[in-house]
Order: sequence, then structure tokens, then C-alpha cells
Amino acid sequence: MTEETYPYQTIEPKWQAFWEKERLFETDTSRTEGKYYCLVMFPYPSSMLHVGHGRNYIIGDVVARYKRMKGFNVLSPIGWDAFGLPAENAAIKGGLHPKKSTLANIATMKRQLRQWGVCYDWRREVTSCLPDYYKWTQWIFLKLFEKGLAYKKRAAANWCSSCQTVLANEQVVNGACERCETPVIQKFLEQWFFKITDYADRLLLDLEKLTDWPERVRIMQRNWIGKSTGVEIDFPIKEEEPLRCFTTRVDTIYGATYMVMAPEHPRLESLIARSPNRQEIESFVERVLRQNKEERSALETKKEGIFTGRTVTNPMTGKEIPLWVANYVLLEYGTGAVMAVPAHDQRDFEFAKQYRLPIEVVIDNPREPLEASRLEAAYIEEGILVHSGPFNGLPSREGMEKIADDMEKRKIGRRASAYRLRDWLISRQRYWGAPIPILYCDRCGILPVPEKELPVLLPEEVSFKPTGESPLKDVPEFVNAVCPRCRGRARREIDTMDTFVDSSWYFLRYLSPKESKRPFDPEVVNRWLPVDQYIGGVEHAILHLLYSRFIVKVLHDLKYLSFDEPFERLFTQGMIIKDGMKMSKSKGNVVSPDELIERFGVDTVRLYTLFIGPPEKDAEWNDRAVEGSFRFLNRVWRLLKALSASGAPKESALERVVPDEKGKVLRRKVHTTLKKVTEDMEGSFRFNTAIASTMELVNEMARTLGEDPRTLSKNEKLLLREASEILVYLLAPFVPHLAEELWSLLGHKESIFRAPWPEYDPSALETEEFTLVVQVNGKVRAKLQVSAGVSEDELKKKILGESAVQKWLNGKRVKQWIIVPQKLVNLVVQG
RNA sequence: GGGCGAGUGGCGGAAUGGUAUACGCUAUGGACUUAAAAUCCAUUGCCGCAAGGCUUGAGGGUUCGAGUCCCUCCUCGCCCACCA
Repeated sequence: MTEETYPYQTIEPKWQAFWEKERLFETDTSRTEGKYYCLVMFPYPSSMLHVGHGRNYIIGDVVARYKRMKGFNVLSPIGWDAFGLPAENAAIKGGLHPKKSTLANIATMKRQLRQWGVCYDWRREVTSCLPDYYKWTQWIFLKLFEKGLAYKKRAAANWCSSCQTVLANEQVVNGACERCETPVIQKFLEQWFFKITDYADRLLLDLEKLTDWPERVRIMQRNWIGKSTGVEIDFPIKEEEPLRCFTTRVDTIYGATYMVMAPEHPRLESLIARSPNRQEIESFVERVLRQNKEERSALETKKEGIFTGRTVTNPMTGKEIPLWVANYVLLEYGTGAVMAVPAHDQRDFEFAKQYRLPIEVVIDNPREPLEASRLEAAYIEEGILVHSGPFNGLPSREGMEKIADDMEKRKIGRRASAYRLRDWLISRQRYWGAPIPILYCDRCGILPVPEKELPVLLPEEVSFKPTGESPLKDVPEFVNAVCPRCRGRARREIDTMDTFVDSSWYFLRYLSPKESKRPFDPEVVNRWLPVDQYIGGVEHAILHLLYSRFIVKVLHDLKYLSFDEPFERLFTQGMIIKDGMKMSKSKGNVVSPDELIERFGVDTVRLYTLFIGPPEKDAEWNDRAVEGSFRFLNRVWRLLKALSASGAPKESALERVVPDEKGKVLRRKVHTTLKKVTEDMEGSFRFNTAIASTMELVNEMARTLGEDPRTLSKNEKLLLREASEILVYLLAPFVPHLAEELWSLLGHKESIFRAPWPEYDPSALETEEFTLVVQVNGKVRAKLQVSAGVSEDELKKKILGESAVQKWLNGKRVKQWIIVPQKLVNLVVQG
């Protein structure tokens, strides 16, 4: 027996080349029968993949390989989410042009994925920063624009005054710029939005259909959409349009003693036009708007406000109440104005105390009557309506319904919903993204670029300066254009699209990546989607998945797609942690796979990554434990080598075998393991326990093999041959290179990935004897070998005859027998 | 503040309400070796010489039987957060 480690150095490149030659993962999508679309979230091409990234692709590869062996026609594509800020920031710092660095990174990552034995249908590779792809991202924009789902408005953006640029939310860390740590302020800019809020209800409702998504992702999306139901109420103002507010607690309306509007409210300017303290109000508003979002919404931030000089009428009490502006009211939620009920809302309570506004109790605590003057906090629970005119005495729930009915009848209010979900801000004042296909003509206004003029090409010769606007502004050949309507001069939109737009439809492009006349072939797409299994990080639980669902719904409504949810099943894998932290270059705790691959081979790294723990959970990486996986693979290698050296038969002809006791034990182990691993692969992906039980199988095989393989009987050799074959199947998805090598060692000529996954033999699982656990009062007191067909009477007699059991009965009568067949007996005796 | 998870040996982690600690790592002892590495064998939750007792974050409950179900609490992680 050789003591050397197995030759992974030669095995791995050999089979990688073989798979490519065999076109193992090139999928014929014209065949839809048994289709299985296995998708991993396409990566952003950063400079180097670490073992944390690796987990995602390895899991995807395991699923694709397993499903293939199960006979599915598997589609497993890959592409690159190649636009984005890091490449542009590097260029600003004086690095390579984003296109150059991105394409170089893609080449590196491609090499790495191949090295890991991760197989894709490379003919379908898509790269979002190339014109043949972003042409269709622009096309999607045009479709949304046509439908009125893309619009432009002034909105606040995160602004770093030092870098002179707009920052994405993700670039704002603790209220400061991630690059220079300058506090971020809000700046108002004209920006493009997608009207995702039009789809809020459907995005919410259809979550119910996604039963094969992790519950926690569905909950996160539900909370993100954040639907509240309530009533919109008009508060009349003298000589003006009424001011509308939204409330979820219309039962408290009799206690609305003032009203507050957001500082950004569009009607504020005209309402205060004739206020004596107009200037004071304006400077207050300006001060609040200068604060960044974090500052303004931080809990420590004091509630501040100012009286507008105007009053509105509470439509239920008929009383005039003052109208205020305050920093705690958000323009984007509801109507941007709220009725303030200090007695029953904590925020209003604090504000009222501070500015000495009246507090009136209108909901009574049924357990303990409330008194406004003695309140130390708002009573926000439901209760019984008081001081509420005709609604006195009603419980809150009923009061809400009755008051809403009354308002609807009198047309002063109506039932309505409000959502936390905001429209999707898609414009970025950045270079490295898909240009928004819009033209501005002085005569004709805002016009979409005609479809036949797509793509709007991103010019490559630009200078990277942090000016706060896209560098495209300084490229006259780009900016100057001809108006498609009047043929006069027009300007191009210089903002580019958020990269989340690129990634919200890439899974459609994989089906017909070379289409030049349309974004995808609807016929193939409609047969192959929804994606059967989507795999990715939980960090995308909200934005990417919500945006993709939205875009698919829009394309569905436009009749391009027959389905309206993109991802049937979703699996979110956990992060790999090192030294208690997420792996990242800046923290310096990155485990690069290269050194490990050199020492142990890639199959070991794959195996360890899968064995480390349940794939949906975070896991701590331990370099030393990797050796255990390596040891195991070497053990498998030596075992199968020894077996083949012992002259094991080339084929398993089990029908000729009558196993002896030892053989039966082995065969039972083989088939229970096959059953268990198959179950672990289906449903949730329990790779860690699948591998653990495969290790147990190998231990059992080694036991059967014994010290000297030459002493094996012919029957034992046949049984070990069957065991080896099944073992190689079980290992194949996890360690494909070694599995192929062992498969050919067993005499097979075809790839194991073209062999069908075996079925376990139920008869092998049958036993003649089992170990019975005997408990007395719930405590284990004995274990007996019992034959399977034993009758209950015989069993009881046998148990009572055991001295180990009698000792604990102590002569007492057995009150009750609890019998779990084939497993356990509990004797209940008097205390 | 709201929502969602999770707490099991020295470590990663296993356990359809039915033998807690599978599998692996670490550690210790032994075999092989001139020696080391590799490999193989044994031990490895705690207390105890043993018989036995104790043990799944803490405390209660349901049950013949609870890591698992229910209640209260503690700690940690993640997401959201002045959303009317």
C-alpha cells in the first residue's frame, strides 16, 4: 500500500480538460423536457476570489452536477455584473480604465472558477458592461419609460462635498463618505426613478407564491414593502385646498390637536407666503434640509419644529388647530403631512410637551383611566373611545371602521394604504454604467432615444475627475445629439443607470445570449423560466431580488414573458467568517484558496467548504481543519487502490452473492448511506451531513477490507466492489475530479456525470436483529440485541429477565409499558 | 423601538418528541521508523477508584420521555428603524 498522498496535481487538470472536451455542461435549450435551470448570482469582477466567494459557486456546481446525474437537463450559466463603482473609483485614483481593469478581473476569475472545477456553459457568458448586453438594459429602460414607469423628479441624494460627488447609499458609512470620511449631506438633484411603488401590492401579494424561498427572505421583503392600511383625511384650510394626511389610527382623530408637515412639503412655500415669520420658517427648513438622513432620523436627534402661522380644521371636531413644520415628518411616506395626536403617539407627545401644544385623551385605557395632565408618555395601545362625539364608548377597532365609514360617506376621507417602499432611484452621476437613453431638446422636451438607435454607447475616452457629475458631461461627441423629432439640436442625458438595473434581467439573457434583434428569445425564455434554483448571498435578500421580481412583472405585463416571478426556489448561503469577521481585503483576513489548492488540491478545498457546516449558516474558516478533508480523500484513494490491487471484480454481479453477516452489515451501510445522502441532496442542501455519512461509509468499508485484502472472500470482494461504486457516486458532486479518476479506475469509460444516480435497495436495509434501548422511568438502563420478529410478550419477558433491568425495578410493579417498535421500551414504575 | 435567527464538548458541528455529543478538527498514549513526516490503533463532555451521578444559555411548564413543544428571562448575530 502506498503511503503517498494522491496525485491531485495530475488528476485535476486532466479532468478539467476532459469536461471541456466533452462539453459536459453545454446545454441544449431546445430540449425542455426535464429542464433544470440552476443559477448562481453573477459576480462583480473584483480582483481575486477568496474562499468566501467560492462557497457560492461550489454550492451551485454541486447542485448542477447532482441534478445532472439525476437525469435533469441542467442549465448552469455564468456572467459578470461588470458595471459599478469600485472600478471607476480605482480609475479616479489613477488606476486603469474601468473597462481594462474589469476585463482583466474577469479573465482572472474565469481562470479561478475553472481551476475550482466549477463548470458552466461558457457559450452563454454575459458581461453587463459590454454594448451587446447594455443595449438591452437601455431597451428595458425605454419600455418602462413608454409605460410611464420611468420618470424624472427632483430628489435628495447623498452628497460628499469633499469628493464633489453623489454617493450611493451603500457608500455612506455612519453618515460619512466611505472614501474621505466627510459627513454626507443631502443635495437636491433631478433624478430618474422607476415606479416600483405601482407594483407594491403585487410584489407583496406574490410573496405568498414563493413557498420555496427562505421564510426570512420573504419576511425581509414584506417588511421592506411595509404596507400599512389606514385612512387619508382632508383637513380644510381657509382660502386654500385642504391639506391631506394619512393615519393608521383614525380612531384617535378627535385628539388631533395640531397638524405637522414635512419641511420638503411642496405646499409649504405657498402656505407660508404671507406669514409674518416667513424668513424664520425658511431658515429652519433650510437648516433641517442641510442635515443628512442619518442625522435627521437618529433617535437622539431632538424633534424640532416651527409654527407656520396657519391653521387647519379638524374635520371631526370642527376646531381650528395650528399647522406646524417639523423635522420628524417624512415627505416620502404617506402624504408628507400628519395629524398629530399627542396623547396617543409618542413622537407627537414629545413634540407637544416641548412646544406646549394641547394634549387631549380620546382613547381610554380600559384597565386604568387616563388623565392628560398626568401622562408621562403617550398611551399608544388600543382602548375605548372617549371625547369622540358620536363614537364614544366604541373599542378602537370598531371606532376605526365607523369613523372611516362616516368620512367616506361625507367625502372628507377615504380608506388607503401607505408603503415604506419608495420608488427606485436609478440615476447615478457616474461614468461606469449603462447610459440612460434619453434626449433633451429645447423645443420638444424630454424624448426617449429611438429603439433603432440603441445602444447609446458609453464613450471610452473620458477623464476621471471627481466633479460631482458624470464625466460624460465633458464629452461633447456624447452630449451633443440630434432631436429625433424636430431634427434640431439636443443634449443627451449624462447620468448612467444603477447597476441593479443590469442585474435585474441577466437571467433572461442567458437563454439566448447572442440575440442581436431583441433582448431575449421569448419562446425559449418562457419554456426555461422561472429559474428552478437560485443560489446567492443573503445580502441580496432585499434589493436585487425585489428589483428582479419587479422587472419581470413589468415585462410580463408588456406580454414579453408568460411568467411573473423569476425565481422558483431560492437558497441563500451563509458567509464564511475568519477570526470572527466577514472576510475582506481591508480587514486583512482573506483566505486565498491558491495556497490551499497547491498543498491539498481543489477537491479538498471544495470538500472542506461543503463540510464546514450547514450551507445556509455562517461558518468560521479553520485552516487546520482543511487537512481533515485532505486526509479523508487520501483514505478513499488508498482504499480503492488497495481494492483494485486485491483483484476485485470489474463488475458488481450482486445476484450471485449471498452475503454473510459481515457482508450484510456492509451492504446495509452502503444502502442506508445512499438513502441518507440522496435525501440530504434533495430539499434543503445538507451537504455537511451528506459528507459526514459518506465518511462513515468509508470507515465501514475499511473495516470490511481489514488488514490484508488478500484474505477477502470472493463474496466480500463483490460487495466491496458495489460499495466502491456507490461511494464514487456519492462523492462525485462534491469532489468531481477525484470521482472521475476513481470511476475510471473502476473500469468505466464514460464520465460519471453521464451515469445515472443510483437507487438504494430497500431489501438491503432490512435487519434480522436490532439494538433495543430499555429505559426505566425515562433513564437508559440496558441495551439488548433483539430479533426483528419478536412478539410483544416475548419482548417483555426478555426485558424482565435482564439482570441490568431487574436491578432498577427493585421488585416494584411495572405500571406502564411504552413501546417504540424496533427502537425503545420505557418501563414506568412507581417512584 | 420593531422583525428574524441562534445559544449543545477544547473547536466546527450531529440528533422525524425516543440511546445527546454522529462526522471531523485538536490533544494524549501506543504501533511502524535510526529519526521525523505520513499512516494505523486506542482514549478524548464533566465529577467519580468504581458503582453511579451530572450535562444542550438560566428558570419554570407539558409529557412515560424534552436539545427538540409552551411560558418567562439572559446573551449574541442579522435586517429594518421618527414610516404617522
